[in-house]
Amino acid sequence: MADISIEQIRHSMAHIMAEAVTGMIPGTKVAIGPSIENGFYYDFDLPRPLLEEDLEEISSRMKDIIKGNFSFTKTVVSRKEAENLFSDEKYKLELLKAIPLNEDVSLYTQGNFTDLCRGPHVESTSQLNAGSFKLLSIAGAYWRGKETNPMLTRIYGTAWKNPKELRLYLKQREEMEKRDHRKLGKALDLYSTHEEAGPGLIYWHPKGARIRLAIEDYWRDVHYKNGYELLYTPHVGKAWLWETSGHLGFYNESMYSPMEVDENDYFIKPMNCPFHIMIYKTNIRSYRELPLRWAELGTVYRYEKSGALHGLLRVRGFTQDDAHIICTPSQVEDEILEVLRFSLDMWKSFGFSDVKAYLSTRPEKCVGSEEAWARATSSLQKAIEAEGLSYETDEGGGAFYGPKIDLKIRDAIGREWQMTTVQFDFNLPERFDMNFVDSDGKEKRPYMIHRALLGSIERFFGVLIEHYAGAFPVWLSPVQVRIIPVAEAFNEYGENLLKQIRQKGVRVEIDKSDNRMNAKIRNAQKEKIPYMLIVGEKEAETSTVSLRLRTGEQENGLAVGKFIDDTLQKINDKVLI
RNA sequence: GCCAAAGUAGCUCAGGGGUAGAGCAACGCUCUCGUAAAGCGUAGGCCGUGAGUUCGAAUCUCACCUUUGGCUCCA
Repeated sequence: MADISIEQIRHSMAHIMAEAVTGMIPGTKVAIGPSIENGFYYDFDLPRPLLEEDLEEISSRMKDIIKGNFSFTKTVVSRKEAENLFSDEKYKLELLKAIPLNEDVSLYTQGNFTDLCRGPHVESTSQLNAGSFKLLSIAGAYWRGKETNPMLTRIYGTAWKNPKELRLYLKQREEMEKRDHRKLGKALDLYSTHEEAGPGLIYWHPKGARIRLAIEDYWRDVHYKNGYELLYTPHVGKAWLWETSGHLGFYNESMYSPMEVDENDYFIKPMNCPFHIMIYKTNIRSYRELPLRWAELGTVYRYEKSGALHGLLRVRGFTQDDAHIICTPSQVEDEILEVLRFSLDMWKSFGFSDVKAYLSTRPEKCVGSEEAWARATSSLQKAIEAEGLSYETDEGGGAFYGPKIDLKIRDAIGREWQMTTVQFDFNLPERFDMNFVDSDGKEKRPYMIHRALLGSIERFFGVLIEHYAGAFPVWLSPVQVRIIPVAEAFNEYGENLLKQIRQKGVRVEIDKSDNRMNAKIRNAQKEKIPYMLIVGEKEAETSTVSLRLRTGEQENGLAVGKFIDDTLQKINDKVLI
């Protein structure tokens, strides 16, 4: 028996599900059903809506089919035969037409179900395990992924080699649910959204704001240290600005409707770049002042379809950690290298060290000379290679205005998130007629690079919550220290401590509730506060604290001064705890 | 925007054509406590919004809003 791949198992499961569904609901038309990461799906055109309860019956029918020991048989047929066979299946006919003429048309049959399919499959359902799959959800999906096509009903399932692997996967899903930033955001009182006040708009609560401030303070600090200047620009701009930039032409769908001021249309900004360019153009620029590196935590608003909104990860108003680098062509290579190095450095500080690059190159329709594209693309590639990053190239995947690098970071449970983007722009310098005077006295066009390292503060915050499961490193924790007097009598000593520690700039609180100490500890644990200071008679008498970490470790009889010094050191070193 | 499901107290959830339920949180009182929940009590809701069916709607129907899972799109 040949080795069975997990893809074969999943793909075969999809066929079995299709057999179950077509057997259960007459009149069902089948579309496509591939294996995917972790499982499979199949798209159906159903005569009636599918209910959650239906999944149970489909599931049990699938189990019966698997236990029936049916073999998967492949037959190669002529196009004519296939057309006759699928005369009732319009989606299959469409797929059939798409098969290149020099390729065989093959069918796979198991039990009562025959599908147009390239394969491969398992040899028999006996090679599958009825206990190693689970149907997960029902979803709508456009036929062939096109918005204008009819919507089909998709059933997602997960399938594995054996029940143990299935259990492991389901457990991992539970872990993901526990880390869900929307749950933790509420439980830890970090942020909220409000349907009455507008969906997709984020309200940062005091604790969320503490974290954001810690991120932003660090961000500003390292930007200055890396040779950037910081800008502040307006939130709205007149139509002229967006006409000139071209956004009203190619980005209109994502922009909010204009507001009228003194008979002029003003648009709320979906991007910061035109504003930075306005500043650039306040002066004649010499080659001597380039490169300019201008950064801004710029809040932008973009219209997102209602169904696309998702917690902090997909919102309608967000703050980009944006910057524009304006430089001469000869400076490009160094600049890109620096941006990449800077970015990796920043990711490391936040606890992400697994980073992968994606290079997108020149598409068919684009602006800018071929030479400029080549130069830009090669500088991107060189930078990736110099940093030793593994990367993939998306040929022709760049925007019309320039090539780009995107960085994806891997989180604590192995998921990839697209965050950093470094993009060339050959469009805006033209449109805004940006110039600099070169050493030969002639006016020349500068290169412009957009870059966002964290991407957006909101999305980054969401990823950060999930990465740390809410237990942030000390330097980011909204409350770094919670003082827990064992009884009311020691509140005063606790208050003294509070003042001393707060004085040093540490985020500290005292729990003066009439809870017992155990309950106070429990509450602090649930809030994932890194340091708990338990203080009672012993500590008050000796000017010490009993330190409890959220990991459960403890160190008793610690001198107050030493605790403060150690804590400051840990905050400074950005250690986890 | 599209397909499907959901919305009940601050939070997590039960109930379901005939006076609205629990736990936690909040508030009050008692206890003054040593490393993950002390005890008792009080208050809290137009059952997402609007219309309809009905003697009567949180419950049934429709529309809308929002959320969730997808599709499309993307920082």
